[in-house]
Amino acid sequence: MTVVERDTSDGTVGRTLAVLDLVAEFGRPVRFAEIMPVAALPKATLYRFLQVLTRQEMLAFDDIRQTYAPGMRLVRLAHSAWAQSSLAPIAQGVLDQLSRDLGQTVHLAQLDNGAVLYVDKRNARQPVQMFAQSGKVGPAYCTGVGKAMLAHLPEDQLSAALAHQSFHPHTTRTLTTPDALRAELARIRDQGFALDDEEHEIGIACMAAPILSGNGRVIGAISVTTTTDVTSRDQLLALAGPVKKAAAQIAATAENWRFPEHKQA
Amino acid sequence: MTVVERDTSDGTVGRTLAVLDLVAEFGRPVRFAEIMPVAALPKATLYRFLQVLTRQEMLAFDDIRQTYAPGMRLVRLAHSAWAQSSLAPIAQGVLDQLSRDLGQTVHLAQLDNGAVLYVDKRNARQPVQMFAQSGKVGPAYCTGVGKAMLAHLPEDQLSAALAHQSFHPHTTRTLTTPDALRAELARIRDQGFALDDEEHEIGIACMAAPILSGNGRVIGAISVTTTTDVTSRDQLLALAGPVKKAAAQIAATAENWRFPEHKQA
DNA sequence: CATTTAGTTCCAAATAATGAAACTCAGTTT
DNA sequence: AAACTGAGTTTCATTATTTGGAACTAAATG
Repeated sequence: MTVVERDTSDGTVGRTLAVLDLVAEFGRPVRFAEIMPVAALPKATLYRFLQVLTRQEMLAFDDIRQTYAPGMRLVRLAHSAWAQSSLAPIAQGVLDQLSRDLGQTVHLAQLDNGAVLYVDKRNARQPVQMFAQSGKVGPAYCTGVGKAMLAHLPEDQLSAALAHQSFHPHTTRTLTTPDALRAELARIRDQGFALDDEEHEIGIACMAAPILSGNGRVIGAISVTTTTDVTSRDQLLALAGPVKKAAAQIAATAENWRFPEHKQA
Repeated sequence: MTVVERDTSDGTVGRTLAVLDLVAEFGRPVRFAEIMPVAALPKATLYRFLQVLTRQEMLAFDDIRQTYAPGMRLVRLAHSAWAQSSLAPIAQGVLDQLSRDLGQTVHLAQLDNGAVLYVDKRNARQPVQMFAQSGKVGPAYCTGVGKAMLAHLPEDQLSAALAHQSFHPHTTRTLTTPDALRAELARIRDQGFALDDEEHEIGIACMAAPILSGNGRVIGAISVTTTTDVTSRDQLLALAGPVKKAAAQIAATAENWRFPEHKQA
C-alpha cells in the first residue's frame, strides 16, 4: 500500500478530505474508534469532520452497525471525473476494437501518485461491471501497465515514484530492487512494450504499451492480459505489435481530442 | 435537471464541496468565468476554493485550456464507495445470472435525492446503445427503475421526491403530471413491477422491479431493457416473473449481507 | 452497582476564512 | 503605441469559523 503524502495543510477542507481518504482506505465500513488512532486528530474534531462528511453524503453512516463508509455522492461525482478527466472516453473505441480482435481482457490505466490507477477494462467474455475495476489502484513496479508508464517518466518524477514503492515480492519473479526495475525500464523504453510475466500474480501475464502524448509525456498505458496456461510466452510476445498500435491510436485520438459539446436540456 | 438542495450551511467544507458539484454538473471542463455566475460567491473566495480542490485532486486543472474538471481522486474514492455502500457487490451474482438467462441489458439502480442513480449494469450481447453507466443519474418519473422505487416510498419521502421532479416530456408517452404518476405508482405497487414503455426514450422499453428490504423499505431496483422493434409488449410483460424473482433474490442476499472481511497485506 | 469504553456536546481561545479592492497580464481597440 | 478591457490572481485587515480540552452521557462489562 502506497502512503499518499497529500498536503494536509490546506485548511479545514484538506483535513476533512484526508479523513475521507482514511475511511476509504479501510476498504470496509468502520467505526469511530477505528478511525481515531489513525487520524491523529482530537476526538471532537474527528467527530465533527465525520458529521460534516456524512451530512454531505461523502460518507454514509450505518445506523445499526454504527459504521462509516464512503458515500454515494462520490459515485455520482466520479462519473463526471471519469467521463471528463480520464483517458477512458478517448480510448473507448480502440479498447473495444482491441478486445474484440484479440478476444482477451484489456486494461486501460493511468499513473496516479506513483501507483497504477485502472480507469477502464474490457473483459474477455464476461460482462463489464463498472466501478469494479475503474478506480482500483495497483502497484506500478510489478504490472505491465505500471512498468510501461514508469519507463517513460522523466527522471525526477521516476525517482519520486520509486521512493514510494514498497517492492513487495508478490511472486518469485517480482523485481524487488530499484536497480533491477531501472534496468527493466531501460529495456522497456527500447522495445516500446512492457511484459509482466507472472510478476504480480502467478499464472497471469500481460503485454502492455505506454500511451505517449505528442511531447513525449506518458499519459497512460494499455495492456492485454492472458493466463500462462493457455498462452505461451511467444504468443504473448506476438501481441506486442497490436498493443503498441492500439496505444498509438489512443495517443493520436488524444492529440486532437476536443471535449464533445453536448447541449443540456 | 434536478436541483439538489444540499445543505450549503456546514462550513467551509460544505461550501467547497458545493463548488465541486457545480463543476461536475457542467459535464465538461469549465473555465473560472463560467463557474463564477452560478456559484454566487465572491471572486476571491471561489478562486480559493478551486485552488484547494485542485491541490486536493478533487478537481483537475487543464493548464493550456485553463479549465477545471472533476479529478481522479474521485474515481479512486468512488471505487470504495461503490464496493462498500452500493447494492452492486450484493447484487453481483443475481445480475450476472439474469443477464445471461435473458440475454438482455440489465440495470441496477438506487434512489438518490429523488433521482435514479445507476450503480451497475450488464450489457446484452448486442449492446443496446443506452444512456446509463454507473454513477450516472437519471430521472425517476419516466424510467422503470425510477417508478419501481418511487412506488414503494413512504408518502413523506414521495412528495419530497415529486416536488423535485421537472416532468419533462421526453416522449409522447411520458407521464407529465404528479397525479398521472401517482396513479401509475399505485398500479405498480399492486403488480409488483414497473413498465417503462417508451416513456423516456423512443424505441426503448424496460421491465423493472423494486428491491425491498425486510422491513418494506425500497433499497433499489433492477430492470431489463429491450428495444421495441425486437421485443413485443407481451414478451416484455413475460419478463415480470424473472425480474421480480431476481429482485427478491437480491433483497434476500442483502438481508444477511455481512461485509466480507478480507485481510490487507 | 461500580467501572470502563464509546460517542457526543460545550464554549472560550485560537485560527483560519473572508471578500473588497488593488493588481497583473494578455489581448484587444483606438 | 498608448489606452483599454476583461480574466485571473494577490493582499490584508476584519470577521466568523474552527478548534480541542474537558466535561458529559449512554451503553456495555465485570
